[in-house]
Amino acid sequence: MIKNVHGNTVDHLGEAIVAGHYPVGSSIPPEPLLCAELGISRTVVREAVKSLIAKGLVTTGPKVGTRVQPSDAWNWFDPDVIIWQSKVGLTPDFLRDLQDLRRVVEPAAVRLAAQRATNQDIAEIEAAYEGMRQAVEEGGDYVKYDLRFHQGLLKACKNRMLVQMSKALSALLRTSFEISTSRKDGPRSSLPLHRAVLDAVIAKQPALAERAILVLIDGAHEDIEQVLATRKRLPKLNQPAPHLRAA
Amino acid sequence: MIKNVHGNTVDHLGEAIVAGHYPVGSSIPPEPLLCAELGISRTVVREAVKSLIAKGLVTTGPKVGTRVQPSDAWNWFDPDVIIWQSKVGLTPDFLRDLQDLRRVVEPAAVRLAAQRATNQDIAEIEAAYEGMRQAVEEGGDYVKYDLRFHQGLLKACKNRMLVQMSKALSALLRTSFEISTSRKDGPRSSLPLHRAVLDAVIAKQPALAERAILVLIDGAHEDIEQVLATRKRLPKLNQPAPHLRAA
DNA sequence: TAAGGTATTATCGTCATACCATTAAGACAT
DNA sequence: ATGTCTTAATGGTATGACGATAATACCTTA
Repeated sequence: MIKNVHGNTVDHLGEAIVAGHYPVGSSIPPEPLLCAELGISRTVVREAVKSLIAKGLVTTGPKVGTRVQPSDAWNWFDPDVIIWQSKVGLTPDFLRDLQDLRRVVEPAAVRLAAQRATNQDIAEIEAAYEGMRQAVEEGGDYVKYDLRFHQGLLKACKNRMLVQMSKALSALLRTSFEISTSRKDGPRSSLPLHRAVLDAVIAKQPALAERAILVLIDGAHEDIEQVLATRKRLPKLNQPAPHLRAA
Repeated sequence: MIKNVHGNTVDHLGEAIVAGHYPVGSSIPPEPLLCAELGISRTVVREAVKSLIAKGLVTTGPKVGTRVQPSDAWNWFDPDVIIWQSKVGLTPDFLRDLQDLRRVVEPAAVRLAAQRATNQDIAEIEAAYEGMRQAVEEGGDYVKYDLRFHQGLLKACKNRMLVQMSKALSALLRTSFEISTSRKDGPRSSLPLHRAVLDAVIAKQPALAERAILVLIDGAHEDIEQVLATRKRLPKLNQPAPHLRAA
């Protein structure tokens, strides 16, 4: 897990900010303090901060320090930001935003996919579907192939921006899939729904494909709503090990 | 125009990369060279490169140098990346991607807006509309208020990710608006269409709002297609033909 | 000659230090 | 009470050194 000082520092600070350890609008510890606390040089701190600026998490200025930006200034499609938010805990707000996004993007995306998918694309999605089927019948990592299935659809749109969204969505999808997988017969019952989507794409029938995926999405939506109603905050992953290099 | 060394350097390098001056997959000049060429210290170069890494444009490693990533690894929703691409020239591919995005996002977004817009949101959109009306009747910056109108709609969704997309879309919208504005009576004829959207949002009629904005979008789509058909690459800028990805 | 291991080297990664530039805040004078 | 000035804190820039790493060249050996 040890990569390099810079990467660790960016992750450390980014995660802390996303977690809300530093109040929005106020400053994080000044450079010398961070150097001391993390046991790193100022160079590293400054380069890490530059990365955070590039992701929209903070702004800097002489005398004002490094200030945390409000969350709607963050680059929410940045993979790192998504990961940090996921690690910190999928708040209801965040899940709702992502669920909105999914309802907005996926139907339109499969419509495009049904028009533009190449044989190559379809082969990949078909392979993912096969993985799902096998997972249901013989056991295996269902979620993994489910993710691959949906990302294959986004990729088939031939649109770089939609592809990027698929990366952002994957955080939601993973959670969503894990929830529905945990329900009895979740995978077995959703398998034919996936088949319907894929068939519609192969047949190049956009409207049909859109209707088919809406069924899938709404099913997932219900599952998530149900879970949100019970527990207020979802997963809580490992707490960041003190950032220092062990050796 | 002169802000600070860091910002200028990031812009310079980012724009050059987006413009295709450095072939994808190979390295940009090593740090010492950049220092000499740009007349800056290594500190600045390194911090600028860190920013580019954060935006997904490059990767680095000892001995391998700073390599340009393929364009589908870039953070296409990063405001800077969008700006650089816009400055470098709106390629047909880029415009098509954005146009796709607009068709995907805006209809769904106004649907959400019709459900969630607060009085505050509506007041802002109304103000933007008023600006457009005034621009038509008494002269003024029509495009400016047109942009504000559409961004107000996105903002009313109360979704951070959709808001961020509005920033990305603004590059397309500006171009699109400028095109239709240049057409005879463009603004005057599109004004009632905007009114229809706004009315539907105020009346909280999602389906109606969606249909209304589709009319707007498709009109813009035709305008853009027409322009794309005549000139193959939109605005000016430096000559080097990026090893195209023609469709 | 061919294969494989070793030495070289180019390049980024990290650290340390110094000085400059900018700005917010408080002191001071009006 | 207001406006101006001083100043201290903080980020911005520059320089130099050394470490780490991976591509390349080279040299040994079969």
